[in-house]
Amino acid sequence: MARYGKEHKQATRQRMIETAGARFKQDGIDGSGIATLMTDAGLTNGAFYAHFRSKDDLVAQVLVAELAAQAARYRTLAPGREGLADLIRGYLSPEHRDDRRNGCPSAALLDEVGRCSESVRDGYTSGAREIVDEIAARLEPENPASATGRAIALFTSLVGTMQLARALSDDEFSDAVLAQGVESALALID
Amino acid sequence: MARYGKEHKQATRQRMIETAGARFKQDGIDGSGIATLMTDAGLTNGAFYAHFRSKDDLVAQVLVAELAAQAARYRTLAPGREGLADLIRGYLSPEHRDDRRNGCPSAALLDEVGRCSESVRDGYTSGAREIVDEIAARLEPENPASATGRAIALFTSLVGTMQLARALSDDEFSDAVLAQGVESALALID
DNA sequence: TGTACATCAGTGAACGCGCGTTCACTGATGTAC
DNA sequence: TGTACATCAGTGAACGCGCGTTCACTGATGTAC
Repeated sequence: MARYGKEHKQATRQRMIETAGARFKQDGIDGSGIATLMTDAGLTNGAFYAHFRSKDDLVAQVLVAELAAQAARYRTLAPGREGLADLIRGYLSPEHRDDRRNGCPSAALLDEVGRCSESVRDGYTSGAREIVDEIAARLEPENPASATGRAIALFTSLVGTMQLARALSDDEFSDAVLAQGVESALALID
Repeated sequence: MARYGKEHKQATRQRMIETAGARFKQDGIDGSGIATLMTDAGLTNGAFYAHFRSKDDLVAQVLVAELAAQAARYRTLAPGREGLADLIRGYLSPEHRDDRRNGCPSAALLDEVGRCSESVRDGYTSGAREIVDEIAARLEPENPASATGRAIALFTSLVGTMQLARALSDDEFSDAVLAQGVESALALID
């Protein structure tokens, strides 16, 4: 199309990563084709390989970006226990359940990530470590290392609860799972 | 091929459901094609539609069968707390993590189930209810209804923990997640 | 008892389609003269 | 200042392939005579 400034291609790449993140979370990784991903970003399929080596490469970059965004969100919460309580209530809300596109990448994709290539899982792993550390620092600001175990327990509870709530076709049951999840998760941070 | 007794077709159908369960858990639902599923069952692709209306139909039946098998496994554990403790240790073991084919369908497929058709999710929902009830009955044999919330919390913790352990490419981190999961889950049944 | 026929589980080729990937090309812009 | 050219992000058609699904056919067996 054009010869743009050097920041233009970077911006396009960034946009592709963001729209692909939303699409993957909505339709799954296997469920999202290159043509759809490019249309989402306002481009045509051919441009894809000017930005990424392969779909696998994109997946890895998307997961890194998504987990970093998640970690950043945790970082901006109110300090201490109240911040975590807010996080829990927001995470296990019907709004989050019904809006995968803007939600937690782990809740949307974790079992699929487990079947991905080593490089994708490498990206996920470092992002997950960051999130766990972020939670641990809120549980025990003086000694985050000792809180890592509890942070892992909280994180896995949130993810498992949201996935179950999304899988259930009975709204009442799904709501009950979320409510129970909030109760159990709040108990984990005391 | 042949004209067989009336139980023959039923047996083939049963075999298809079992081998498809293992394949789905290993490669995902989207990741498993009809041709592969039929080869797994020792047949050719064309025979599929003599047994199931569509792939979606098979998926629903597989999930019902997988969750029923899971519930049956829970039912045969030693009674009381010790049975649940055994379940937890077996579930969150490296062996289970490394053997998706024979493992828990929820750990392998839960987020994908959330993106499936209503009829698939209906099948999953009734199976999940059965499993939760089974766990609740072991938590409080005198009054299972009051234990439903704790049963849900235990179930979602197990599933979330196993999915995270499988997604992590760092073996040490993955082992630590499992060990922490056992500790947290055991605390849930006291 | 021996033979002809009806049954029907399973075969295998084909359908249109979307997948991930490649590539020759376009055309708006920045730069050189 | 005006014009010719080089750049390169993006286009769009095409590649072989596997997908879910359909269908005319096969052939071993149970049944009828």
